[in-house]
Amino acid sequence: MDYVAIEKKWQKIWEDEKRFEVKNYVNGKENAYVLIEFPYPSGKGLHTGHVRSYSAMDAVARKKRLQGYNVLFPMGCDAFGLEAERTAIKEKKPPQEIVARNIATFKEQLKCVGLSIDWSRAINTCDPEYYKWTQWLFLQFYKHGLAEKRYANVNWCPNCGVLANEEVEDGKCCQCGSETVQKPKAQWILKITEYADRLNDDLDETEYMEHIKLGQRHWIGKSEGVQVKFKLVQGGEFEIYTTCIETIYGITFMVLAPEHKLIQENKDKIKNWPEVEAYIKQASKKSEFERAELAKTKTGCLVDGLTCINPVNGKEVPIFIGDFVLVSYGTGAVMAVPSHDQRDFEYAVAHNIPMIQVIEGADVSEKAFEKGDYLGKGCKLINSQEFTGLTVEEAKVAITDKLVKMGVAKKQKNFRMQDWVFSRQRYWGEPIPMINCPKCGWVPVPENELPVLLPKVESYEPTKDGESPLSLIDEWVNVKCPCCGGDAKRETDTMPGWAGSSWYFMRYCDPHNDKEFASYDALKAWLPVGLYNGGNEHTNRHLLYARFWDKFLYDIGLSPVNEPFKARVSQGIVLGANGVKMSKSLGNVVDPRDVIKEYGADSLRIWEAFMGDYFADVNWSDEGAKSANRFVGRVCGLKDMLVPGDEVSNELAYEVNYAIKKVTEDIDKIKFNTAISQLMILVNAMYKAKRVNNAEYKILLTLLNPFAPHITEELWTECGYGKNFLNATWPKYDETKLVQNLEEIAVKVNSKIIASAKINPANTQEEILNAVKGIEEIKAQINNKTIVREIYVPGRIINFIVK
RNA sequence: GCUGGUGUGGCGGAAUGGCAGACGCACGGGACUUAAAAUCCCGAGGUGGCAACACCGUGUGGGUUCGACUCCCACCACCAGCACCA
Repeated sequence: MDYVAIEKKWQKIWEDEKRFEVKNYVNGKENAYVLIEFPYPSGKGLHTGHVRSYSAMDAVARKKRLQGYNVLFPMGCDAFGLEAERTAIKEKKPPQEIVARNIATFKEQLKCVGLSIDWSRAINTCDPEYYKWTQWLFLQFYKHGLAEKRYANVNWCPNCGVLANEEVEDGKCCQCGSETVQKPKAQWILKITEYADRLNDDLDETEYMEHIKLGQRHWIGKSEGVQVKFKLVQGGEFEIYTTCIETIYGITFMVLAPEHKLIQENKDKIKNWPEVEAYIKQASKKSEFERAELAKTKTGCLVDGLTCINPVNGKEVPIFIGDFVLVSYGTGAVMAVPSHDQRDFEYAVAHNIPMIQVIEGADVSEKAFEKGDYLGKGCKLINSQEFTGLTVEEAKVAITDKLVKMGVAKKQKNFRMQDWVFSRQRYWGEPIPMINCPKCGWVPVPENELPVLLPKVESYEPTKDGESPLSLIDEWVNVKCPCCGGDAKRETDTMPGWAGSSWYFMRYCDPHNDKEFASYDALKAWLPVGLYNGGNEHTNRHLLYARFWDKFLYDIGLSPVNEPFKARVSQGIVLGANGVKMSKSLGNVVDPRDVIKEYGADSLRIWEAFMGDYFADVNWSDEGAKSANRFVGRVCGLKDMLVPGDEVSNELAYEVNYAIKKVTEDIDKIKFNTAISQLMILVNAMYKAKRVNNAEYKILLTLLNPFAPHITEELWTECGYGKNFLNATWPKYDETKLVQNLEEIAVKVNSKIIASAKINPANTQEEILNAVKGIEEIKAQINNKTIVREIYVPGRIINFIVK
């Protein structure tokens, strides 16, 4: 059979009939939104790994349609980004051209897989019709005070310019591998930290896979503690942040970040200023990465001349600086309790500072007894005045109360996550729609002038001083201020790659709207996304950003939901046959088109569903596609064994009903491998029966349709069951048929399997056990012995314990 | 270092605490064929045995249980993420 021709035929019919185009409202139908992350159309094209997750979500979408849902299953392109820009620089062609070329390949690849995508809703983030609204959304952030231009230390890559924290790995640029350095620069930032608490807590409302929630929580890094004021003996005060207030009597010194402003303010009081200054200078030369890398030795120095008072006991405490304290987190200052914090312990050892143990339960001469070890174990305080004898948990509350009453402390939440640096000095991104006027300051581009189009440029490289190439186009940069009409300049920074993907799932709901980014009614029809599938690499950042944008839009009344995604899952990676990630340079990339040419898309899809647990990594194998092809052939072969019959026969009742149950549940649980396996079992049973009737065949084809949509529709029409598979209905199983008349059960004596018995599960336990005791092998084992216990677990096991 | 995940035949992988290895690949045997391919049927964890059968088997060592791949404790190996977050 020429599968490829059949598949082409159906793909054309689906396209001509606009089968999978969906309206926002269909009378009497419930809506379901199935979303898979849109691809970045790189020059590499798609490989079989993409096909696995696309066809998996396609299966979910197709099944939902057959179950009577109105299903939105869209696709698009995340087209801005560094890769296209680099190719543009290399090939000296506009990135628009590169992207158009890549999208064409990508569409061709996707189409031959036979996905039930509504292509009329396709979007592309670099299309001005789309990025007009990305710019508009930025302006809403600005108008609500959530976007501002601020000097900040940024990661600077000599090749790629400014990088987000996320783009730096091990002190190196994640794109080009160059060493990065810290550089201060005025940057547009989005104040995502204002949403940190909700981004953390609202995860409880979602049904994300547990590891994804953990990833989000870790990235946000919420901690709850106490912020305490310490008075300087020399006048003035500073604050520290701690999550271990119970150890406050164990303070033997304080550590400030080298950049802490208290140091500069008290320069004249510091007796060893040259030493302190030298240390600050040395620390500032290190990148964040180097500071982290030198974790083993805790460097720093005493700030001679400054001391402070511990508010709980009035003790005078020395002050140090050390670069293990980060100025960007908490208050940039810590109370050091070497007995109960390993970093403080190491610092104290290195600088000969005494220690005071305040929690009993471990020896602190070699290493600190830390919160991870003492919390929740009922450990008690020592050396802590009136708090001595309280448990750690009691002391946390009591000490906080005391400090709050004294007016020197407050409870405080802190987050590891920092504000989102939203500027890039690159060409290939959405221009940030702002104008800088010498008189009026930053002025937004009027909304009716959007989009701010990317102008054509000669060269796409950033300038030598690290500005966007847009800054070189005078006629683009120089504009009149929308406010006062005077001479002004456009912002030349562009947005990061994450911008367009932060709201694309909303645009799908209303992709051609030229009045709004998406109408509230359209969003209300589809959101929240029922199932969102994407790669593990986007679990932290993209997901966080998209949730942030949605929460903001929810707050200003433009989104109907506080959480945009109900469930989120991440597929495993399809590795090359050699067990390593597919990459062009290793030559282990498999182009789905090659597999489809040989075996057809249905076989590829079945094999990718069957090859293993969807959430675990798997190695690609060509052999598997062949075996799936064999299975498709067997399904086709059944057509020759067709006999009349409008009802499922008794002979196949159990297999058919069990398959319905199993496949339905497995697709819901995204256990495609066992769903396919059950279909194979059903087909095997039909072959064993040497016949199959129409009712049974219809059920088989329907259950298989989500995975193999072409061949099932072909057989469906050939058998005269209908002309459009969308008119089929997903079968329901008959619970009564799942009970077999006689069932095999293992019989054990003293937990050892002795026999396998056929029993009638409808009988009473006593009848069954008596019948089983009559079996020869069992008789031999229990004769002349006393049965001390009889265990019967219906459907599972019988076990006699004898003495 | 911390967090999370994984560990089952030659291979990919199944198993609400209940006959471990479903289903498939590769393999062996048979049918069909002049022959091969394709297809269909049968077999198969390991060791020993002609065989019936016996013993051993889910990373390692303990534990709970009538019964453990599954639950608990300790450990090993590999993979991924985070890495001074006070």
